[in-house]
Amino acid sequence: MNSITLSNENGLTIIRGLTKEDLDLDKTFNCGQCFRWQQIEKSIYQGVLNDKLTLITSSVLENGEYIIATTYPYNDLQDIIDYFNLRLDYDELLKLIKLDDFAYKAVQYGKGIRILHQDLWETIITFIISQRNRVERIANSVELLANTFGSKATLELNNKKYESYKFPRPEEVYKDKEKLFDLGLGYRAEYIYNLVCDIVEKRNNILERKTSKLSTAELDMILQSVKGIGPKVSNCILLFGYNRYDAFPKDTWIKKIEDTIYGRDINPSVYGNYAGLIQQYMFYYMKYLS
DNA sequence: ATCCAGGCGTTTA
DNA sequence: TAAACGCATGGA
Repeated sequence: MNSITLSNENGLTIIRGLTKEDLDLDKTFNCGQCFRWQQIEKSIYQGVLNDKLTLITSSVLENGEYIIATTYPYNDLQDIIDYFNLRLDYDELLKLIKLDDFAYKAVQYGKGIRILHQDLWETIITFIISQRNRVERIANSVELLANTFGSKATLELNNKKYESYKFPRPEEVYKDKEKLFDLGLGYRAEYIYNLVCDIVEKRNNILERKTSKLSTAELDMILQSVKGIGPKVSNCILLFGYNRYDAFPKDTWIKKIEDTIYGRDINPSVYGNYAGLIQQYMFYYMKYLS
């Protein structure tokens, strides 16, 4: 990865120096780690990032240069860098990981995926909803939750108005139990409501542990003490919400890989401190193969 | 119609 | 400790 440069052009923030193998928006937004980025035009994604409605796009210039453009305010661009973790060089990282045959193929196929540093609370709720659920319905449910309880986020660009909803804070969901249970979330509504109450009434402080010094295993135990969070959901929250790259969610796809490819359980520790990244490549690759 | 989805909690042996 | 079982909902 080259050094990246940032500039402000026509009100957009431009990121140069990356390649599509450093950051591929299509792969990153569609590999199952996030559910609210919507493709509104051919290569334009709309989402809410740190409560700001954000458009982001990538394109290849005539000279072959690959650029990312975002409406995110230039002065706050550190947020974008953090969200995509752009200072982390995946190529250098992957050189240090000993990859077996399947993992190697998965990495090649998934080049361009980046693990996003997502909002912790949104990640917790999203992956509680994800259990025993389909990807499309997860996205619908998260969107519905935002549209029902969140406040508006708007953007005006080139005389066009864009509108979406911020993901609601616990306090906003807390206000209306009836409405929450009326969103078609099934048995997950109760898990969410219990957690919302515990947080608002200060019996649970997991949101204050975003930058905790605790080990991943210790955080895992704390997460799993929440009703509705088991090992798989916990590891997704650790990976996508707490930026713990050693977390390795074992879902149905990984189990399928264990059964059909390896014929044994995968031991995440063979992939080192960034096993979670390898997990994401494997997940994405196995879905493609099936 | 029956089955199943980025699992989990509870019960049973 | 592990295996079996029920679970809300909606799409195929």
